[in-house]
Amino acid sequence: MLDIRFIRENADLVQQNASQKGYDVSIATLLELDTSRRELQTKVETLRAQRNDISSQMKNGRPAPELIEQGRAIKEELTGLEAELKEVDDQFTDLLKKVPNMAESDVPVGASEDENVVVKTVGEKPEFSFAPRNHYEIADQRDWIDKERASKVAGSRFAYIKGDLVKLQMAIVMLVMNTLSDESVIAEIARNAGLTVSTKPFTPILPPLMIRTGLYDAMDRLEPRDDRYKIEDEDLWLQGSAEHVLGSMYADEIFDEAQLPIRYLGYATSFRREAGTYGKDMEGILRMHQFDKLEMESFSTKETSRDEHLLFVAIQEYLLQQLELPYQVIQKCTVDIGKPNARGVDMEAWLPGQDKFRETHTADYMTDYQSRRLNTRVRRESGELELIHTNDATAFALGRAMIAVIENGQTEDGHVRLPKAIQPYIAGREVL
RNA sequence: GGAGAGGUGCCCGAGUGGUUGAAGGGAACGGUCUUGAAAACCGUCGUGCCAGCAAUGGUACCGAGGGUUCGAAUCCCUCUCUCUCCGCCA
Repeated sequence: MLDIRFIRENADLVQQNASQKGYDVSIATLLELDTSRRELQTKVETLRAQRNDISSQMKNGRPAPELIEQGRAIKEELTGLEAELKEVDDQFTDLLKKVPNMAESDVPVGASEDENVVVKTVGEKPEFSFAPRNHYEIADQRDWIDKERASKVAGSRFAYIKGDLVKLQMAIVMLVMNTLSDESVIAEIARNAGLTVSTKPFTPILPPLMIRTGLYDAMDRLEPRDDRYKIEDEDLWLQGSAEHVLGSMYADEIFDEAQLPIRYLGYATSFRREAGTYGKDMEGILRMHQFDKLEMESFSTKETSRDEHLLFVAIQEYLLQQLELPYQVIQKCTVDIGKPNARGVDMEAWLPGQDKFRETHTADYMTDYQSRRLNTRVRRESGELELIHTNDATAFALGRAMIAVIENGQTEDGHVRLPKAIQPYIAGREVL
């Protein structure tokens, strides 16, 4: 959620930003509601002041009858006004929640994802002396993926992952865990990216996979609800990303500045209904209702959060390079970065089997948009309280990471050459 | 799932209808004292919102939401979380 004071002072900018991000909100209407809300609030508070004044005049439990009468009259008037205020305030809040975060000035303005900008392309696409196959053809041949039985048991977009593919996933998980919890690696990545940020390593974390409605909404990740799984009879949803359960974990808490940044590397199964994607990406495990993901999340001060975002992007590149995958870095345009984002970067790994780059990573820079509703704050060394900034970014979505490893490392006979960095985590094997 | 006990400020902890935003203690911060430190003593020490250039004023908040009352941290209802015991269970 944005700060209403910022909106009051920058109404035109906020309106323009909302339009550029593709959100149909009327800032003028919001400001009208804000005005009447404040007028009502003044009236209500004046009446309350009178009421408090009257009750403070009463002593020894023997209030004067005429004062009680006055109090009664104020109470009646208040009841109506308070209801009116609540009504206006609810409308105001609903509308305020719909206003997207301000995009940073370097975010390209664009009306569709076609206007995302390829910042750079890294790595050599592998050359094959045969027609490269897609990951599913290989996985099927190797008996690594069983979707038919998964479909019997759970429906479409589920899979049993089997055999060496499971070992590969675990190997990637351990590689990333070890890499990102090593301060010297973080320092190296930051240095190579020209960033002067904290070198604090990530703390591995296994979060709950469910989240309450209120916090999900405060994260600005509940909508569209059609894409979320609701737990029947509970005030709970299955999380769609570890970001949801990590970003919300310090709601209503106050950090000391010295604790920041706080960096977590979460490993969690994510759940998505993929509503509206029927028939899309049906082959293999590219788009599933359930997938495991390594996710970075951090809490930092407003001065360091943008570099934190850039560090996350640098880490993503580092990890892709560790897996020897060719990739593109995409700076997403206004319409594609997302409502709570100030900036958003995607990584797309090269998939020879599809002959195209496909999204494997996202880095989200949220500034204080999430923390305003989460009420996650930091006490600065000056003693001041302020909202913290949140960042999240994919370390690896394991399904897609394995797709990329399989397709890029494939051999003609259906084996997979493994990236060097992975080999120590999978019994030293060079080929799967 | 059953029974019970509780959720008060950074922490502990008092407070069962009327100047209680909240006693007391601790922590923290500032000061006095000291060569320095400790101790002792003095002082400061919540957050949101509204108004205001500001000083400041108003209002709300004692798990959440409703209700009773002239007046609620205190009474009632619902929900929620924590703890203890029993049951079940990886």
